[in-house]
Amino acid sequence: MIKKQNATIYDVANKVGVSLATVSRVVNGNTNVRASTKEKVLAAIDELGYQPNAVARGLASKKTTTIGVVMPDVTNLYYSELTRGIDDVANMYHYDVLVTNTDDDPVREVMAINNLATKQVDGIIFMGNELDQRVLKAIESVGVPVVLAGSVDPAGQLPSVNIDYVAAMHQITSQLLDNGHEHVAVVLGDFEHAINQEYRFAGYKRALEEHGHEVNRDYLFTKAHNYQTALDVAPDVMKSGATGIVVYDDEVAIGILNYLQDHGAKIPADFEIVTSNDTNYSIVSRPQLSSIGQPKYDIGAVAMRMLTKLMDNIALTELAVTLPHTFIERQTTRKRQD
Amino acid sequence: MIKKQNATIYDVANKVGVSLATVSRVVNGNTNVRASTKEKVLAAIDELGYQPNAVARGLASKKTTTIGVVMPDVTNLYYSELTRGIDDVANMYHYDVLVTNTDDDPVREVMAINNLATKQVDGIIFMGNELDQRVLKAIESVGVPVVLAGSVDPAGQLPSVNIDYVAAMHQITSQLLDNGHEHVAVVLGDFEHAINQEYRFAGYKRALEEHGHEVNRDYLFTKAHNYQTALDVAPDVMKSGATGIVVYDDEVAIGILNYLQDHGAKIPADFEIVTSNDTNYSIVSRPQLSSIGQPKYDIGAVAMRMLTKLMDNIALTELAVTLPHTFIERQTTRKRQD
DNA sequence: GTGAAAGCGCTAACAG
DNA sequence: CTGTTAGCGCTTTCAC
Repeated sequence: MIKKQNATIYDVANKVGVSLATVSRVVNGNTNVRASTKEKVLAAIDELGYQPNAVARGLASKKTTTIGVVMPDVTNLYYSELTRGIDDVANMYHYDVLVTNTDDDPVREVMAINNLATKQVDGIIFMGNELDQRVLKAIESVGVPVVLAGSVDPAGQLPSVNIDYVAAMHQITSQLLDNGHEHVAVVLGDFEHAINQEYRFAGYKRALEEHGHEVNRDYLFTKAHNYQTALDVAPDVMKSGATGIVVYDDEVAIGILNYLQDHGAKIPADFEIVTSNDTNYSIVSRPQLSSIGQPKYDIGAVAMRMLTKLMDNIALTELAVTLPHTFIERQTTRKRQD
Repeated sequence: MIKKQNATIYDVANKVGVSLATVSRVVNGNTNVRASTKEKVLAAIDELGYQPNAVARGLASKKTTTIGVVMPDVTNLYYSELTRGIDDVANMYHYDVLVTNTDDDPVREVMAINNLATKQVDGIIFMGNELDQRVLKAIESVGVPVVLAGSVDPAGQLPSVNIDYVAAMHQITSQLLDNGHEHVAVVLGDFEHAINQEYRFAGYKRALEEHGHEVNRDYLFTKAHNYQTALDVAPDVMKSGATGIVVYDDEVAIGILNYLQDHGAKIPADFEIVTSNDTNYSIVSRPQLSSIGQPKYDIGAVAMRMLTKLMDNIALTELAVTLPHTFIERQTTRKRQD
């Protein structure tokens, strides 16, 4: 690996016998260059293997063509699928992506945002289970556009892309209730988080009320956030008396499904289960998990597209975008008639 | 979001009444600054909310404290776990991480590497199933250190971190053979790729030969690379007559496992299956997949650590690092006596 | 259509 | 211990 001295714009200007400005113009596609000189410049660029230095360019133009992605964890299938959508459209618009894992820790989220500001990113996509006040403050003062992907701002002030969590939860809970279950349990993440309490639980609650059921906290479980902790919580949901279960996360859902089956339950005969993220987990499980269908890739893609607009100072027609969700009937629910 | 004009090093120098150089010194922890002036500078920095501009710093110092990660796909659990290891030690050493997905396409890999060079990254971690000649050339001419993570360089010229694929494959094949299977099938990725043919298949082959079996290509399957394609290949492996199966990828393994069970096979009574990556898939499946144990997080972490050394111009004690693997006996193999 | 010149915000000798 | 002086490599007015 020889540290070759890269050619600079100066070198090509010299070689052709024009000024830096002219070279810069052809590199940036400025039309005010005579065709013949453009040719010569291009030839010299090719010959010298000249590659513009993006750092110098960033300093001079105050645009780095780099965006930051702040996410809980790359190894989480839900977030990694969003990230794939982000990355693909970022590349489409010639942006590079700086990724930071935060493990949902507000302190690290704030650090990540500030660090990204330091690196002069042109914009940020934020993903996280909760918009902590400190994070909100960091976002407001970061100086570049930020859009939320698969993450909710209860105040509705920030650009965001999500599905309608209330409606989705309402729908699957209703379906279970329609099937005659006396008790439908709900498994959520941290109940302090708005997305769980104000959105998901709200949808669940409304479905219960519409069906004339009382909301009983005995059927609310909020301590499971991955496969292992799902296994810990599963015995309690099994013993709760519930026969229908709606779950906010696929890893948690497959944990509960496996536990129930390992302990003799027949699915969906004894329990019906619906999960929420439609990741690969819901397909590889046996039986396959019925799920809310979320356009995860699109959520990321649309969020990134919105960010490009914001970075180009073009107004958003919609601040909080809601993408349509579906219900994917697989094998942990009984066949529906309708 | 008010685009606040950030304070520059010049502003704080002015406020305190010292030169840029002094401010730069305290920011960079240079000790040659009187304690009292350091205090004053720090106070001014705090008051102005000064944050060094990393782009300007990068241009002046020729170090961006940013590295690039070139990977097939973030949504692949194997690679995302490596990436998590990379990211954690990168942060530890104050590097940011630019991530690019390539879908294992050499053309995109080359583009990614060149683009990263343009962005003046200080180093690159490369992950991919195959080191294409074009990619190799790009790596050699990129001008910054590159280390391979979970990716093999048959020529042994590039720094890399892997497990011993030959030994691992030899081990699991041998175990199956020891259990008395007449025919052990092997499911690999693209056979044109060295990692499959020269490493994994070589280990499989050696095990067969040591056990006095002939190598028969009827038991070699190379068309499965994800869950869906695994389902496509599964009927053939079921009909092949093999009763032991070694698989190079967990998503593929769970696909085959599910297919076999869905078609009446008892696992591990009728078939024993061993997979290779020990991702979450091997834990959530029923029965749980026995697997080679790979220190995935560590492969990424060690690769990144090596990269930091290279970037600091400190020599590597070992070019091609081999991390230990294990065998994790779960439920798709019969209990072993030893 | 092209060039000259002034930075972008910072680091890094080099003096003193 | 501190200041001066050059740049880093490029974009961007502003003239011509």
